[in-house]
Amino acid sequence: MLDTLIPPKRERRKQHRPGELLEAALDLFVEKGFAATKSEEVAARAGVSKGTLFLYFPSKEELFKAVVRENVVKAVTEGVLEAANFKGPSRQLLKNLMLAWWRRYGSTKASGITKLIISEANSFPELAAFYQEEVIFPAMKLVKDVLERGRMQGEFKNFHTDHTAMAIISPLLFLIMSKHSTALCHEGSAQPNPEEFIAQHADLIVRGLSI
Amino acid sequence: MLDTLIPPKRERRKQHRPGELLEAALDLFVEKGFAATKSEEVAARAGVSKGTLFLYFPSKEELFKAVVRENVVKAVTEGVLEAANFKGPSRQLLKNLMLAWWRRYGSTKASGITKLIISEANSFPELAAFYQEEVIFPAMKLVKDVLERGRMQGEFKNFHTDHTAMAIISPLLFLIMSKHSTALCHEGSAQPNPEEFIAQHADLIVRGLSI
Amino acid sequence: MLDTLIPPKRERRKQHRPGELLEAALDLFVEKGFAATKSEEVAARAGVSKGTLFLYFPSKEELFKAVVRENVVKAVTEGVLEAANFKGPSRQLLKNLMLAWWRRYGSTKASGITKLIISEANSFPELAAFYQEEVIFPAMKLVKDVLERGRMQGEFKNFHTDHTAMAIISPLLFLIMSKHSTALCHEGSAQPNPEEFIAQHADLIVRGLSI
Amino acid sequence: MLDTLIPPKRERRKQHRPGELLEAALDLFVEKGFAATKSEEVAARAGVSKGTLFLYFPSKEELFKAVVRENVVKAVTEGVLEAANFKGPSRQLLKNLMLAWWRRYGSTKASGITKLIISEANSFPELAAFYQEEVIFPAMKLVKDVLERGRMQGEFKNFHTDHTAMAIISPLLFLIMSKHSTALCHEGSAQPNPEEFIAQHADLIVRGLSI
DNA sequence: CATGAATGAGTGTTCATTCAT
DNA sequence: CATGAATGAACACTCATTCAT
Repeated sequence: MLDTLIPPKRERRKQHRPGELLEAALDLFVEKGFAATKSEEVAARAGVSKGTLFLYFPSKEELFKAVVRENVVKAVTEGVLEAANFKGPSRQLLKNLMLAWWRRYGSTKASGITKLIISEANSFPELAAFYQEEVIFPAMKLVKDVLERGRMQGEFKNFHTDHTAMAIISPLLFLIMSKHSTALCHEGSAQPNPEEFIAQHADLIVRGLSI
Repeated sequence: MLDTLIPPKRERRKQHRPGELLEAALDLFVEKGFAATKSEEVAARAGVSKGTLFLYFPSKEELFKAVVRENVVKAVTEGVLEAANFKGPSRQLLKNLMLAWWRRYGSTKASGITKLIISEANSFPELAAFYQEEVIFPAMKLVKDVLERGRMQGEFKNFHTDHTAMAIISPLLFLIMSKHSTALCHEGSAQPNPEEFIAQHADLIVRGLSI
Repeated sequence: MLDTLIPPKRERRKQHRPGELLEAALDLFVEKGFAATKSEEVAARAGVSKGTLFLYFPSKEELFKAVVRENVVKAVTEGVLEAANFKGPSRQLLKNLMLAWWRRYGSTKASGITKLIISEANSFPELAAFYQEEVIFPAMKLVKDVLERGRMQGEFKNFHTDHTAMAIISPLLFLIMSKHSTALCHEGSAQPNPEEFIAQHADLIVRGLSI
Repeated sequence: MLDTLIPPKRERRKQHRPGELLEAALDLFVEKGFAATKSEEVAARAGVSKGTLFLYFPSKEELFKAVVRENVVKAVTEGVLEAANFKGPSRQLLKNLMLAWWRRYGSTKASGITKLIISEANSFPELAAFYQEEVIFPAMKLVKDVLERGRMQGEFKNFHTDHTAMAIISPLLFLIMSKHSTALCHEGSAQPNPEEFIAQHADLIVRGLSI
């Protein structure tokens, strides 16, 4: 019977614990920030006691890093891989990448991490350093590589790589901040469709790079 | 009477207390964040005792709100209004506006308020609403007006006003966030010169809008 | 009236706080050991709240060090000074010193600190190091100086300074351990009179050093 | 039957469990003290799981008591009895006894028990009583018997038996405490050789007793 | 009004102990 | 019997807030 295949309860739970805790932590960190999230709350939301949390993650900071690895680092790595396998014009690759980034990361709950980091970096320097190393640098490199690819193929010209990379990334961050900060969210006015905004922005950039 | 013109030192000080506290609080909130700033520090920097702080502001949260309100109003009334009397090509106006914004606001301590707001908005919904009303909307309107001016004069074409306005504003916000968040500060790579970055970005946008 | 001379209540209490806390801490550390003494208990015994303790001492370890300085270091320093001013035969000085040590330190509650240190040194290396530096080394030096003084004057001969110093000190420590450890306390048998024991021991040593 | 003589491995292990746990606990208690020793560590060193420890000992405190009882009894029955059959001068017997005590007990891991007892006696009054009865009294009696033997034979004169016995024992305890307590360990100065120290001390005592 | 001594609820983390498997 | 996942009480230390002076 199928019953036979189901492992004993304890064992099954044990394997799911880290995932459950990570999910609870993601929710709460995004919702309330790092400092304001109490470890006991995380445990409670995952349905376990405070002690259990520390059985799986040695500290609140390590829990946070695990959340980042699970949700953000993964997204970057996926992007990098996808880019490496792309055949076609760089302007297409750039646009694809920007839209894929939104679909895969920006539009999800996980993008709240980015807002969190920007907000609390000064209070938690170690977390900030970790995030730079694992997320910011790889992401910037990805964008710059695409720009160089375009330059090599004669598609992109007359641009400053670092500045242009920032010009490409900044609206994406802006979208995230909008999404997660009530202050920037245009509740009254028509909230722009993010994918459309990204597409337009990509076009604007590409047009600018082509002359 | 002389009494009225030259109040005794203590009296004058007393009237300045709230302002001094607000200034000290701004510095510290910007530097360390809301949670990490201790009320005693604020009092000390303002040269008064802990108790006095609570004499003027009933709680740390209220102090925070006062800091935001005090500085936001200033920034807006000064900045946005000044900008609208320009004669000449819209592409020049746009560039001027962006650079002036940086010089007058982005590069000053006051820009820390923007970071504060964005970081803490979720914990203080009233602040978020206030900020939108007083800052976001007027600023967006200004940018959109310039874009429309350019369209009328045949300088700018083929663009979506809202999206382009966001594309213009987002790198400026990005610069602010960079300035105030360790996480985005490119310690390893060459930290880009903000004015150069803005100029390049303005050019990129203008080029994109001209075809 | 005298009333006029009495300073305001708060002020007077503030000046007495450290002393009250130090006394409470001494009691509890001696009674229960360092690890087993909770900071809240110390505060409670001194009649203040937990927070107040940390207003005067930055940590439990610093509180302990202050207790040592107040109670033990003082005793050593007094001994050193007294020794320096002594005129007379070294055998008399040695005996005086040992008896004075008992009267001034060994017989008091403060001697419990010595037992505490010996017991918990391994768990709190920093405290152990502090105690060695501030107490053990100076005390050993004092004893060795007296032995050398005796050798110079031809009173003491044929001895190994380090070993003899230890032979002199060890029974004093033994008395302390007896006093503070139920295990060594001869409840059934006649508990020997410490001063007599020290006198006899001093004689034994002096006799041994004279041939 | 063979079954009785060679029990299956598991069975044999099971019977040895308490002993293995006791040994592991001894090591760790001596090394790190009672409070600082985690029960999981004890179990791990004994090669069993945390749960198993509590199967054999209902609590950490009971484990501690068992460790003390197990080891103290051994040390006494072996040591004290062996010592009484000496022929020759009492001063030789005394010296022999002291050195033998060091070789057989003081220098071994087991001496850590003495330190344990003295350190924790106040928290475990029953243990203190037990230790006095089984160790302190017999040991004191042995020493006093030797002193009386010396007095009878005209070797030792002019001494107070109880006090002298304590003077003899205290440096031995001092050595143990030195060995097991960082606080008394003279890291800076030359750490004295224990056997030499004991020999010197014995000589000092004997010299003192002979005049 | 201003002070700063005093408070005590709150937080991350540890670890002896339990109990379902 | 043995396991080890789970528990939750405990503890040092912080800091916004109060209030006697």
